[in-house]
Amino acid sequence: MLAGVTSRPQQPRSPAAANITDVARAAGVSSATVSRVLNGSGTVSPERAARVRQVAQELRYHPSGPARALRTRVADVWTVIVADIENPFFTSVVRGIEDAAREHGCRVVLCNSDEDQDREAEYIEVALAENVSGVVIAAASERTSLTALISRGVPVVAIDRRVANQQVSCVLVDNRASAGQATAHLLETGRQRVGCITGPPQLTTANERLDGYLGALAAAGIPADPALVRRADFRPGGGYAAVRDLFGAGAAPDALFVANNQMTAGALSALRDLRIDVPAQVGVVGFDDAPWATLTRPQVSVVAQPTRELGRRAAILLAEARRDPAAPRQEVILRGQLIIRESSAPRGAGTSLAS
Amino acid sequence: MLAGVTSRPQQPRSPAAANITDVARAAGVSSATVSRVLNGSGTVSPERAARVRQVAQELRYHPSGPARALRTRVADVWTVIVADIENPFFTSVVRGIEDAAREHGCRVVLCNSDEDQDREAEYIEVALAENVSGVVIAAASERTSLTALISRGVPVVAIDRRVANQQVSCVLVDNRASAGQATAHLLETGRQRVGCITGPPQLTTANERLDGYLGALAAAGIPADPALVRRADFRPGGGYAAVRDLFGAGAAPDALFVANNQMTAGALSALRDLRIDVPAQVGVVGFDDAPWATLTRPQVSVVAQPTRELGRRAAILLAEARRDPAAPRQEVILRGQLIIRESSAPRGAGTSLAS
DNA sequence: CTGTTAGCGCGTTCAT
DNA sequence: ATGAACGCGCTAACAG
Repeated sequence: MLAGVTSRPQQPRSPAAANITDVARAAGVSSATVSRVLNGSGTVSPERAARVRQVAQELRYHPSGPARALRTRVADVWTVIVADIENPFFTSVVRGIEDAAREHGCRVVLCNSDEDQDREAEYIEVALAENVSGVVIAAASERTSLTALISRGVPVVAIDRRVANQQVSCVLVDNRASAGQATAHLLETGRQRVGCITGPPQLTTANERLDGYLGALAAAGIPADPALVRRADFRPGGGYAAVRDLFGAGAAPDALFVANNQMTAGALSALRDLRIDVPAQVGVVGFDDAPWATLTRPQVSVVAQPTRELGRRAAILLAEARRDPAAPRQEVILRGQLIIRESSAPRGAGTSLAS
Repeated sequence: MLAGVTSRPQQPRSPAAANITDVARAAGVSSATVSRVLNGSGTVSPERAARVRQVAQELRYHPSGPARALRTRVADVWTVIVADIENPFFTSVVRGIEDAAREHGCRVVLCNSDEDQDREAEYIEVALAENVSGVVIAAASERTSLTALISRGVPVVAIDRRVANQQVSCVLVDNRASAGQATAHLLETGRQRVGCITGPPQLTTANERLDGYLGALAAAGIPADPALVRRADFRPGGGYAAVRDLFGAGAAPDALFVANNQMTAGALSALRDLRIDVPAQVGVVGFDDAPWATLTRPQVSVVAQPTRELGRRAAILLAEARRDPAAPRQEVILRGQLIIRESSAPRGAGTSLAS
C-alpha cells in the first residue's frame, strides 16, 4: 500500500456548491452583506450590491435551504397533503395551489396520505420537522388532528373536507346545495327511485352530499329509502361494488347520484357489466367533473367543482395567515355547477344514442 | 458541574418542539448520547439507551430535518419531478416510487415541471439547495441537463424518457416494440391507411413510439405517408387538434395510433365531434392505459404500461445508487402490453355497438 | 452603511 | 462508554 496521502476523495472535483462565504470572499465583502443583498434586508450601497449579485451569479450561488430554515425557523416551502393523488380532482386543486404559491415565492411539495390517517399523521410530523411555512390539507378524516401544527404556529388551510373542532380556515364547495340540485334534477327527469352512493362517514363531504340528496327527496315529498343508499370508499372499486350490491339486493333504483368522480367511473363500469342502459333504465349524475366525462357513452352529467379556483383560494388564505398570524379564521364556500349531459336525459326522451 | 443550566423561557403558549438538548437534559445525558442512540451510531449502554428512547417518546421528540440536513449534507428526502401531474400515468408511477421509498425510510416530495424546461431547472436547483438524497425525473426534454445533480453526487434515475448524454440509470418501456405491436394490430384488422399522432421531438418517448409505428408499416411493406403523421404536445388539446387537422387536410386515415393517453382522450373527442365512427370508420389504439379507457364507447384499445412497477424499479435503482455511489449505470426496460378492446375491432366485424 | 459575533439543532471528532 | 467542543451555512443582533 502506498503511504496514504490523506487528502479528500479525488473524484472529479465535486464542485461543492458555492457558500455564502465563497461569494463574500470573491466579492470582497462580509457574508452578512451578501445575505443582506440577496434578501433585500438592511441597506447596502448600490455598487456593492451590484457586485455581490454579479459574483453570486457567476458562482451559481444558491442559498442552502436547510441552513436558512434552521436559522429563520421557517422554510419557504408549503406542504400540501392530499388524500388521493390519483384522483384528478386533487391534482387539479394542487395545480391551483402551486400556481398561486409561486407568485408568493413559495415552493410546494406534495404528499399523498392515500386516505390513511396514520400516513397522514406521519406527513404532518414531517411538515413540522421540516419547519415548512404552511400546510394545505385535504384531511383523511374529520377527526384528523391539526393541533400539533396549530400550536406551533404553522398556518393551516383545510380544503375540500372540514376538520372537526379546529380553528383553521377552509375552502369548500357547497356540497349540500349542489348534491340537492343534482338529485332534484334526476327527479325532474321523471325518476321515482333515486339512489345515492356516497363516501365514508368520516368524511364531511360524503355526509354533506348525502344530506343534500336526502334534502332534495324530502323537498319533493319522497320518503327516503335506506335500501337505495350505499356508502363506499370514494374509489372506483367502491362505486363498482356499490352498484352491484344495490342491484343485487333488488333495490332497483332508476337513477343514481354518485358522490365523487372516482366512484362514478366505477358505477358506470358496473352498470355496463350489468347491461343496464344509461340513461334509459338508470339516470346518473356524478360529483366532480372529470377529463373523461365527455368521452363516455353516454356522456356523464356531473356537478363540476371549481378545482383550480379552490386551490387558488386556499393559497391566498395561507398567504394571508402567514402575513398576519392573528388574522381570523375564514371559511370560503365555492359553488358547484350542475352540468347536464346525456347520462341524466329524461327516460322517455329519445336520446339518439343508439344511432 | 451542573452549574449554569441555561433556563429557557417557559412559555406554555407555544410548545417549541423539543430539542435534542431537551431530551438530553431530561434523560440526564449529553446530546451526543441522544444522537448516538437515535442514529444507532457509536455505543451506548442498554439502560441509558432505553432511558433516552423513553424520554424522546414522552417529549414527542422529532429531530429537525434542516439541522440534520445541514450537518450530514443529505436529507432523507427524495425529489420526484414529473412532467405532468394531471396525467394519471405519472401519478400512478409516483405511487410506485412512494411505496418503495417508504420501505427505505425515505419520504418523497413531488414537483411538477408541467413540461416546462425552465420550471424543471428551477426544481432541480431546489433539489440541490435542499440537499435531497436522490432525484427521480421524467424529463421535460431529452436535452434536460442533469450535470448539476450528478457532479454534486446526487443519485439520479430517469424514468419514462431518456436523457441525452447523461450517465444516469433509467427505467423505460420498450416504446418501439410496443408501438410497433399496436400498429401491426391495426394493420391486421384490415386498415390500409394507419395514421400516427405522437409527441414533441424533444421527448424520446414520442420519437421511439413514432419509430415503432414506422417500423411496423415498413415490415408490412406499406410506404410511410408523412401526411398521416402529426406531432402534438402529449395533452388532450393536442390530440384533439391533431385529429381535426388530419381529417381537415383530407388525409383521411382509417386508423390511428395515438402515442399517449392524454392525446387519445382528445383524439376520441375530436372523432366524436366529427361524427366519425370508431371503430367502423377509424380504428384507434392508444398508448398508456387510463382509468376511463373501459368507460368509453367504444372501449379503447391501448398499450398498457406497468406504471407502478416502473416507479418501484426506479426507487430500487435509486436506493442502490445511494448505497453504492460507484455502482454502474443501469437501464431497465419494461414491456408494454397491448390490450385489445373495442376501438380497434375489425372494420367488417359486427361490433354490436349500435344495439 | 458595513463587518463582527453569536447561535439555530444536529452529528461528529476528540478526549477522557 | 460518554461528554465537551466544534462547525455545517445562514441570518439577526450589535458595533462601529
